[in-house]
Amino acid sequence: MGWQAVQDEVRARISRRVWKPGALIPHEAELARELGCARATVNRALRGLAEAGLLERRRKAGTRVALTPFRRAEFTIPLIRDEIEGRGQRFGCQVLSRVLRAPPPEVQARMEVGDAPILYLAALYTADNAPYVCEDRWINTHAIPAALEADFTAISPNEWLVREVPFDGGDFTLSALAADAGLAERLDCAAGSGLLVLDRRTWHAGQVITSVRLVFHPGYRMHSQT
Amino acid sequence: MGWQAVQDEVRARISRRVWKPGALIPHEAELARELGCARATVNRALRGLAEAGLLERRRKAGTRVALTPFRRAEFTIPLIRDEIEGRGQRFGCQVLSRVLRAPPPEVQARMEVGDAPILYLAALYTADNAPYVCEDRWINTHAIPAALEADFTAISPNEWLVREVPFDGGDFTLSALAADAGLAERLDCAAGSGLLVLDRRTWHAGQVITSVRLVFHPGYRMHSQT
DNA sequence: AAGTGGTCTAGACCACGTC
DNA sequence: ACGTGGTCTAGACCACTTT
Repeated sequence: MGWQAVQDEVRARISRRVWKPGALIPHEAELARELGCARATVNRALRGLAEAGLLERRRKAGTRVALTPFRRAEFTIPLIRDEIEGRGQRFGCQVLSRVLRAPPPEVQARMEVGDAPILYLAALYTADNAPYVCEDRWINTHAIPAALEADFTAISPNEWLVREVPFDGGDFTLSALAADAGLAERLDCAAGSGLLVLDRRTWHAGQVITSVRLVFHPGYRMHSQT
Repeated sequence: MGWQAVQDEVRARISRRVWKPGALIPHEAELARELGCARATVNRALRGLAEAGLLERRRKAGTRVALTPFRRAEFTIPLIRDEIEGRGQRFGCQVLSRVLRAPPPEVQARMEVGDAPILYLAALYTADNAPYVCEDRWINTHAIPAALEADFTAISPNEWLVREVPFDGGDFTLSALAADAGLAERLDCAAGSGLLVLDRRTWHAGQVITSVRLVFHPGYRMHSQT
């Protein structure tokens, strides 16, 4: 029995309620004996199920079926171009603004920078010429002075940063917003529409490199399966 | 060197651009020799980094540094009670409605059921008496007739379902909505507020067991780190 | 055909947490 | 103290994919 087969068997036993939520299941050595494989194989299988949230494991205490499974959802942050072209639509991008500007207080806080001017870019991505998502990006030009000289009409800011700047982490925040007059015009939608907002920060060496806000067109959805 | 130390070393080399995005890194056997550990240990480390999206691995072709890392975000779907009490607020729940009702077309489609009446529940969760999130739930009482007799004032629908009903998967959709008059009243917010919406379906044996829509109060955020 | 990652094994020792 | 999962090893064979 390979580790995937072991996983399937364990999933089946949980699904059939042979092992009920909260119940202790046999320890690795016993399962290995019963299923006719090495303990390492069982370990691999059970570790995967624990990472997926289906099992809870503790040394000495053993392995239990989780009481509240399926509480994790992994969303893939889209590459906008791929997402649009993947549906057979024509991708477009307009850079609306590119200026050095003092960041507003909330951006100062998010980026942990002062009030000295940094690079601000606004762009609109379109699918078949219809507004798809608008992007407001701040680049920490104290940390990345080279960004001042980049030509963001020839290459998108995202691609330029990925290629030129090392980074080692980031974070995401999802929220919702009602379209104000400016957003309604940029996205060509009714003022007051509910819009999904994704804020992303990217880090390197303890500094925030860039902070981006994506505001999606009305009706946009993010989806995840488990 | 343990597998975590190997991971740290590889992360460091990527971060320092010793290995650049898109570049091939040494194969497992060579890394094992260089770092003084077994190949299985290197494999464990690199597999983890590949799952995290930092590396891309293919047999024979080798292992490359990903061109677009940090494109996955794992969100933990909150247990509302825990989320509220975890911030030191008082949790409350009011069941607003509990009726057998023919599901509207979009729910019929989402749940893959017909137009025969099924159980509908509406609830409002509060934090320190302030509306926090409102829940609209449909339960497939064709599949789970026992739900008809459950007392959802003594136990929340969620807890009852987790305890009584086996399930083996689900999916999530995140979107945004502008508060209409009804939602504005339920959530005690201004009409037109942008609201984050989480739709969740839960499956067992190929059937949709329950479909829930959570509409969060204005300002609610979901957060994820990588 | 050959090289790479993917997996499995048997055994060992360790780390942690419960008892 | 002891039982459990966590990890590591050395070696082996397999599966896939590119050349």
